[in-house]
Amino acid sequence: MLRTHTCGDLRPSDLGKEVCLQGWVRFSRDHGGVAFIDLADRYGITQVVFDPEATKDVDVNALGAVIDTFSRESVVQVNGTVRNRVEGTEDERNPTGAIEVLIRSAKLLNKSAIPPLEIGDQKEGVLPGEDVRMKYRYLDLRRSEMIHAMEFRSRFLHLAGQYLESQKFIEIETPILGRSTPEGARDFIVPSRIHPGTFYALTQSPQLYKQMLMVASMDRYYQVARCFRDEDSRKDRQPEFTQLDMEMSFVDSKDIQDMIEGLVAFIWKGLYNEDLQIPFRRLPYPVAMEKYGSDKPDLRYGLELHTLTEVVKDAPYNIFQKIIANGGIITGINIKKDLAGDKIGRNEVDRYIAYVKKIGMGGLTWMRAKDGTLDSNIVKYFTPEIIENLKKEMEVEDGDLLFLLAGPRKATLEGAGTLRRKLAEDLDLIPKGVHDFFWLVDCPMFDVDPVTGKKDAFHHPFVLPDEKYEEGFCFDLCLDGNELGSGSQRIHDVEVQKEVFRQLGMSEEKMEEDFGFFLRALSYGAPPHGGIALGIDRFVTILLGKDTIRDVIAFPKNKVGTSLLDDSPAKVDDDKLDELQIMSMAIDDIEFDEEETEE
RNA sequence: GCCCUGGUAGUGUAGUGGCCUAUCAUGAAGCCCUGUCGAGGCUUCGACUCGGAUUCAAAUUCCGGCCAGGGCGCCA
Repeated sequence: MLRTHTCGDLRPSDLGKEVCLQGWVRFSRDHGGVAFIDLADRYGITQVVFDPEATKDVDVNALGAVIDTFSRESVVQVNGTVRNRVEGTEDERNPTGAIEVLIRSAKLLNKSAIPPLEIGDQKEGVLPGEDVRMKYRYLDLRRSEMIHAMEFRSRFLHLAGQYLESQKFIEIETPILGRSTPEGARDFIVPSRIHPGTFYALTQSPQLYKQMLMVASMDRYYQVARCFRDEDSRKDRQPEFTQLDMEMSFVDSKDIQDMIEGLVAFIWKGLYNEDLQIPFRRLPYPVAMEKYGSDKPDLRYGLELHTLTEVVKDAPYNIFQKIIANGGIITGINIKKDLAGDKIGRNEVDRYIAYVKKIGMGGLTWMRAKDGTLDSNIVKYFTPEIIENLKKEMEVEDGDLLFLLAGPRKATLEGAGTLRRKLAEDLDLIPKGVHDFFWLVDCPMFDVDPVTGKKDAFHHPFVLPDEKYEEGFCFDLCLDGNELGSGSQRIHDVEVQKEVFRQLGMSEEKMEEDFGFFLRALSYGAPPHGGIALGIDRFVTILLGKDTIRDVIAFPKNKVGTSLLDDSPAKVDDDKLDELQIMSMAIDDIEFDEEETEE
């Protein structure tokens, strides 16, 4: 290897060494006689200097001519001597900033085209738009911020593997080409050449495989698993994503949670050298909905919801009466005076009223606490007793601003949760650099459509239900208002599994067709088991304080599932389609035929 | 499928009907400069997403398309 050091290595202790560096030309500064180049690689930046006065023993004209070819972002090699910088010109921001390399010989390894973006650490707002960054992702990834994200992610996964191996987990790779299943997300479909007309599906998660690994006595399994779902993207959702997938035999929910807490604490220690507080809090699902209007609330700030249905139920206020009569609820948020509740003016209140209407709420009732009582257009419907109870329930003091929402239970709680989040953002209540884990527990087994009565699995259909098939033994790991992963005890009794399928409205035939292989597996001594999968992209995104999952994925897709880098998805040659016996019915492809027939 | 926001030199921007032959920065090309570090100085180059409409006049207003982002639906 020609390279003796990376661009982040050299220190004053290396003074006088003959070194060879290879890297990219980040910035160069030619002073006419002496010229400086910031040579960069993944590890750092080292200043290399062309100094003709100091290198009279070499052919400086020839050397200068080579250095003239060192355009921005070209890869070059320099050989030279480590020396101190001129006194007073050291750069303390850079770990290599006390030294420089005096160039004695240099070589252009490969010229760079003129880069479409600037790669040096960006000043605020100078970063190009995301489409440019994606098209030239390999250049975007040269930025130290992206390098750091990739290194951090790598360290995260390495620590996870290290811990799980120490706990007797074995890593097993499950198939990516699997069977399309009826429920859940839309599948990405892969045509089979050998069996025309049949298709694999890219696995949405290794769920069934890992459960069958438990049947296979593997006892403890993990995998850094790529998962695929053909649904629309969001800033925290990509068509392909990575889960740290785990499954354990002979465990209950607490065993799984303990394991994850140990894992996360180990990773934390490795990443930050800090002891993470475990165990995490448990928050029952009904409480989460009631107090925060979300199944993954951010617990780092207050603004809790207060259910006020009981308090105001006797007030002769038509809107509330009607809603309560229909089984609806009234819930409220107290924006305390010291959270700037008294600084939200009438105009801003109107903006919040418009906001809640935009998110599908009927409206927003508001009142201000003033002179020991409440001030609002609906207070006239409230008896002194109701006002007192309301103040007590919401812990009201003068200067507080109260927002009330009313309507059907679930929608109103969720709407209030959305409003809570919006208020926290607007009032800047979300602390930075602070993280808060908790377990969401006590989830229902099914979501029941209030109109049709049709059941959907709340979590997924393999969760072990209680005897009444009402609650499931499942739990979500949540962090700062995000769901990091879902875990559960699984069904190991084939009859229970069939009953869950039945309750979901699946016929015996469909059950056999889609899940026969799995039911058969359960029937051969499936052990009690359970597991969890953590969304790595989201986890790393949150820890790095990034805005989008795309910033921790090397080559992400955009909003509409295309890769701006390689322009996938793309058409394939007709002979490939012929071989698969597939014909495109896309409108563009059909129009071609119509033109022919018109002639 | 739907809603919202945006699209000006390679990149980031200014620009609210005529003052636009379009601002500034950065970049690129060339020249000057021996201690800079996102070096500096001088010169030059380079752009209104596309189509239609309104108007004497459109980067600017309106309609539609395309592209990008945020959200709803969807994501068991």
